[in-house]
Amino acid sequence: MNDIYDRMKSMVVGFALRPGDRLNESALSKQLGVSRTPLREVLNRLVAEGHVEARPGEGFFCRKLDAQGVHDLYDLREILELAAVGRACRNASDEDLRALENWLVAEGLDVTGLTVAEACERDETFHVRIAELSGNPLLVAKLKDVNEKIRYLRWVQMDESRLKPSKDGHRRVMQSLLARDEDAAVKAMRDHITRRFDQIND
Amino acid sequence: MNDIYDRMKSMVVGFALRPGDRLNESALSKQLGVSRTPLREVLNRLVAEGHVEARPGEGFFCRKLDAQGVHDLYDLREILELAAVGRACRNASDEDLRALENWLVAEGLDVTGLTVAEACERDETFHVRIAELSGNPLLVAKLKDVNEKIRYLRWVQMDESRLKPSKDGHRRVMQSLLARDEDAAVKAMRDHITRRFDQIND
DNA sequence: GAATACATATCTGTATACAGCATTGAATAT
DNA sequence: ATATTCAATGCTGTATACAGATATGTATTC
Repeated sequence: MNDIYDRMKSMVVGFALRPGDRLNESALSKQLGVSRTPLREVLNRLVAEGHVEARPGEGFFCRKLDAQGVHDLYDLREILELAAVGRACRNASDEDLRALENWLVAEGLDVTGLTVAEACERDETFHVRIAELSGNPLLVAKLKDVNEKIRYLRWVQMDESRLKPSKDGHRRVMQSLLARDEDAAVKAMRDHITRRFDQIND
Repeated sequence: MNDIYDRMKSMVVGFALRPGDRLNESALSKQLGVSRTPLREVLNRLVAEGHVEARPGEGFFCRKLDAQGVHDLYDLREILELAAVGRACRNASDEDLRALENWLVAEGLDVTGLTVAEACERDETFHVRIAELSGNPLLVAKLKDVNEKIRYLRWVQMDESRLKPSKDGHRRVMQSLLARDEDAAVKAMRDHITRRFDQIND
């Protein structure tokens, strides 16, 4: 059933099911090769996660987000990212920071030749790895959750902006982390995130 | 079924089901007067929310939290609360702030004669209302979620500390909000939250 | 032609049935 | 007495069945 969960989630996150769509349980269960019972259990998990909406008597619907909802998600993302980078600055071991820098130099910065989806994943990975250095697994989980809800939007945005600005942003964040300069790290991260969000609103 | 959800959740949150306990579906379904199907749907929602754990092949278990888990929850709570109070300072209308102050003076401060549970609820309400003034409903939802996971602990802690320190803490936060002094509000909230958490660790 | 009422079909929400796995307890061996 | 094997019970995970509600399409009326 975890299998069904993963497939359903990727369908929702990847917009294979469009926002607002009604989810036909019989059709989906046939498509996925299971009965409605485990499918509905999966759908209920997705409801609790905020990916799917359940209207009593009508069934399940793919969650629709308006401009306000998108803004709220980006706001929450900023909260989590800034908290994470600050904590990483305080709590990460020198070794972990070096490992992150090595990864960043080796495969995190240069995204030439990658598909948009791959470049987007690299970016997400860098941010998640910082969150992991915060020492708080809950923070990581919440950030991943937000990421899944805005992934498609970032995918679209990254396509338009040609992947340029993240390179410098990531470098600056990394340098502040290595210098253990918490204020600078938070500021660098805020600039980095804010710039990307402004681009979406253009 | 929302009914079953509420009842199950209150059982978990209120420790009627103890952490680590295996949940017997047949017994629970009889107790709640429904069949296993809707019960399992509810349990899957609680899994997604982090209240219940699902081990494949073994069933559902009440989530067990260790010292680290408690610390992580309080850390996340601080992140959300500080972000919320800062945003409330910037975004709340004068009218909303006055309404909150009126509520605080009328019934938020004086908890004499209340049960511990009631006093605990008043405290939670004050914090949630601030989060609501942030203008971000997602932030409110996440704070409520964390609250549910530490409610029982706060209940125990509040019992021991005799409800004293929150009074001044709330007043200070409220004054900073009214003065639109964001730094002071964040600082007041941090002191208020930190003091309470230190007490738990005694 | 538009709107309403009705009949049909489809879908949701829940109960039940069943196969397979996990756990428990007793019996046996060391 | 402790560890191990095995049988038997109980429980989970999934499929199916069914009742009630909802949506759809047709016929009828103004």
